[in-house]
Amino acid sequence: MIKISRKQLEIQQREADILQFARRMLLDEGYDALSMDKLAVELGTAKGTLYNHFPNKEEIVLALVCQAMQVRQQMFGIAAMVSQKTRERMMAIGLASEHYVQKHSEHFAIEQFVSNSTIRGKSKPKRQELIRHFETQCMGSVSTIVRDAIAIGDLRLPSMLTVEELVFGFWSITFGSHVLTFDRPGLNELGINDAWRAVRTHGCSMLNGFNWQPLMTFEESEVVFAGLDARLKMRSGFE
Amino acid sequence: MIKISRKQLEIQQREADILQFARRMLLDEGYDALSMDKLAVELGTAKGTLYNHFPNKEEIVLALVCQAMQVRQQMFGIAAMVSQKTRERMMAIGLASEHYVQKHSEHFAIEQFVSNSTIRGKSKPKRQELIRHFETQCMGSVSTIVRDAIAIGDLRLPSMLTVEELVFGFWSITFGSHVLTFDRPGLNELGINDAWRAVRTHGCSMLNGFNWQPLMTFEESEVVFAGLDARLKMRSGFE
Amino acid sequence: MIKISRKQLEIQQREADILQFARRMLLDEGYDALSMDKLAVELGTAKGTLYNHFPNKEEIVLALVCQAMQVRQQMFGIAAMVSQKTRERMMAIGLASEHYVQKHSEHFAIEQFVSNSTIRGKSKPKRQELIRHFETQCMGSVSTIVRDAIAIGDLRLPSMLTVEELVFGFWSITFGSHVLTFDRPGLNELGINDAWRAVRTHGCSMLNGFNWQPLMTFEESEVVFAGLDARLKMRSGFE
Amino acid sequence: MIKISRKQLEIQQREADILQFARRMLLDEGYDALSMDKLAVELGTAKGTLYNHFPNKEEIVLALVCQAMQVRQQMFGIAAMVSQKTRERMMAIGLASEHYVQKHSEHFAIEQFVSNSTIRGKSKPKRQELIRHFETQCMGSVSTIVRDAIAIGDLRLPSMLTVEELVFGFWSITFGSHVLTFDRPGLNELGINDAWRAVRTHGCSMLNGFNWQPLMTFEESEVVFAGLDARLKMRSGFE
DNA sequence: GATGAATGAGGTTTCATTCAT
DNA sequence: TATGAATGAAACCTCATTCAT
Repeated sequence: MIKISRKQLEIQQREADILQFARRMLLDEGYDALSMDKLAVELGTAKGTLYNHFPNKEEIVLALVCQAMQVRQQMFGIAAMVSQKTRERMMAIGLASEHYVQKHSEHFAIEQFVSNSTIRGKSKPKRQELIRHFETQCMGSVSTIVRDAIAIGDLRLPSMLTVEELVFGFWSITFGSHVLTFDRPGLNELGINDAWRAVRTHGCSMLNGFNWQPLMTFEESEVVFAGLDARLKMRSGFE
Repeated sequence: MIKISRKQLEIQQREADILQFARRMLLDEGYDALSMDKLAVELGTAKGTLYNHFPNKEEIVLALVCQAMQVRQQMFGIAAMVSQKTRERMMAIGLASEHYVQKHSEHFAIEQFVSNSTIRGKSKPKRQELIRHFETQCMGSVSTIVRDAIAIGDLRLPSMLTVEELVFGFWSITFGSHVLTFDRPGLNELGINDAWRAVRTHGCSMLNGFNWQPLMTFEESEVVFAGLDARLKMRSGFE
Repeated sequence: MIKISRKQLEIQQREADILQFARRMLLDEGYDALSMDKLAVELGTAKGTLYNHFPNKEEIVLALVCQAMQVRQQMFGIAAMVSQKTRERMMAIGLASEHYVQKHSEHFAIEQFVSNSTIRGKSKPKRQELIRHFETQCMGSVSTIVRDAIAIGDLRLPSMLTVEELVFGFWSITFGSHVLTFDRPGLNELGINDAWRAVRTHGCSMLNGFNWQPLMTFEESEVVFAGLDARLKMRSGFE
Repeated sequence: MIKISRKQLEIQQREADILQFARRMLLDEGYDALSMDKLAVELGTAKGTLYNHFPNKEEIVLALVCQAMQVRQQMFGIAAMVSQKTRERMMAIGLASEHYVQKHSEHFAIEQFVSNSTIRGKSKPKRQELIRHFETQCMGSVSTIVRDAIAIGDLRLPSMLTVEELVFGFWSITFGSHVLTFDRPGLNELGINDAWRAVRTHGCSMLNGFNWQPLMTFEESEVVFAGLDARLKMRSGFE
């Protein structure tokens, strides 16, 4: 029994090694520069070994994407429970996303490959499902907060929006700003000095616009954000 | 003189042809599938000819990006002037972006290549400048509205935000939602039925949250959007 | 004793399984597509197991060739005894070959690998001997008929031919026509409608040319062939 | 004009070089050993160059097959005209085939690849047509003789055979014996000392069996063969 | 400016075989 | 005997780019 376990451990370790090196190459030099040849050389293994673990290059990338999405999902799950008040929980999600991008920027960067159709095309259905699973979970964490808010009376859902569409707005601004911040160089040359704080402010503005109780001034909002942030930072994954 | 001019015209025509075919290939089969070989074959010219016009593959892509950004910039310019009221001008920009993604989706898709570092790395400074120029112009169109609004008194700039950071928020939500809508398949399976309208609603919410005058209910906002839309549709580039 | 015997049975069974799957793959997708990897997967065993039974890939193929040749040899043996008359026995051999190609086409197809020098090169002497054995047996079945015919007086051996050279002619026309029929597509587009019957007719012509008694017209020959065929079909291996 | 011609000559020369080296490798080490990598090395060119001339490995092989078939076709064309008498013309075809296998054994060996389905599968329709063309031509050379013989009255076509089916018989025995002679080692250990002469004798037997005028004894036939052979040897391609 | 053959490094993937467990 | 991860050579093919004409 012990023997089997040891061998399996070795195998898992090797897969982890492969993924780790692959992640580094992907981040350092981009998708095109991720080559099975180099990967094998850097790992000090034979090329064939890689193919014993992953059927093709794309599956490696998607495995990395899955790792990344899992981290995000866990952080969202934690953030959604960091407070009792629905508005604060919503704000915490925003902070979680911010932390994710900042503290796990490698994961965030890799997460973006999910929308590369070439990669998606070659992957196995199981992997696709897994990805869809994480995506749904993340959506779910936020949707639940919205529904709670509506139930409690903190929020009234606009007649023209579904709960998910409301979530979509927050998803969009967070995702959009993070992508822009992440891969457009020279944002601050355009006059955008603290993109992160700006987004938090915009989030506050949106919540107020939806009349999400309790309403907050931007200044009050900053204080609350700071408090939530402090609480989050005590949780694993948030550094 | 005439001869030279004619020759230059021919050259311009050829460059336009190259770009057109390149755009099609890029859109149809993705960046990896854009090969100079195929491009030459489809154009019916020699590979060397391509290199007489563009120093490398990346420059072709960036030329396409520039074309795309120019279209966007023009649409933004028009939208910024479609109304007198600052809030409506702001809303018009959102509509312009929406139209851009919908009616010029090929441009929008290509625009995204701007953040591909491999491509950016190989491009000439001149191209970089041009891209920066369009980006600045787009920002500028919106910043001007914000400044006008502040000047007029329709808006009070939060103390923690610069004008550009305020614009950044709108940029983020628009960009983010459009990217998500564009390349995540199965968004409506998540319960997001009309992403476009959702984003307009969120925009309204943000404007209200910033107390941008005149405040509007979501319903009023929809009416105004409809009116602006009608006016924009009479302009070139908006169908 | 019993235990060993059972174990040996298991081993034989496994070898049979290997060969069966290998034959299928070889026939379905060709020699290049026969890979030890796939074979192991389809068998549900480990690759190493294959190597416990066969020292290399080529030996597997040659084992299949041997199986095929054994079937042919048995059919030849039966055919050689289906009649008393030497000429009819000769004709029966032709029919046997025809049946072999038609009813055991899989064996026939595999038999051709015997002349693949790559395969032959890697095989063990024992296998070579075995193959030579079957070949000699087949030759022998026919040579015996010829010798009997000469002894009886049905045939006079031309001075410039050995018995085996005479057999070689029949071997050639049978083998040649069967190979052509088997793997040249579109033979009937060339005007060859019933290659099988044509070959029987040619066989008759050759026998007449050698003055093999009793001489037959082509029409008589067809009747005799039909009779022999009926008798052969009652024998195992002839369906 | 001259310049163009020179360049085209160079290209043709290079293709000829490629084919020549490929033929050598194919013959020396078999199909599996023919690798584009090695070919490039031996030619002293870049791998890409090969692919500029031939889209894939299979096309190279088929080009060689075409060369081979062309040689055969020419030899058949000459043989068909070497005598006035139909029976002699038929015998001459047999001799031509014999010479082809003996004097152009490299071509003969390569010709066999035509029935490799892997190769055929990847080839372009044009090549397929060309191959079919040569095959039809060869058939045609012989069919014409048969038809002439029938017209003149040297031969009566058996009621159950088409002209092509009659040809098929001679094709089969020639092809079959040549293949057997060519790639079964140790034929003479089986008692087959002079396979070539044996086949000629069998051909004589078949012709007699069909009552093709003028009938000949095997001895007479040998004399005629010798005479035809002498005449053929004066023709190009027959050494 | 146009041509297109030549380049050659680089890509992904396959596969027969070995060997420690 | 069975296992299956590791091996690493070798396969085919692509592609951006150059350069002589």
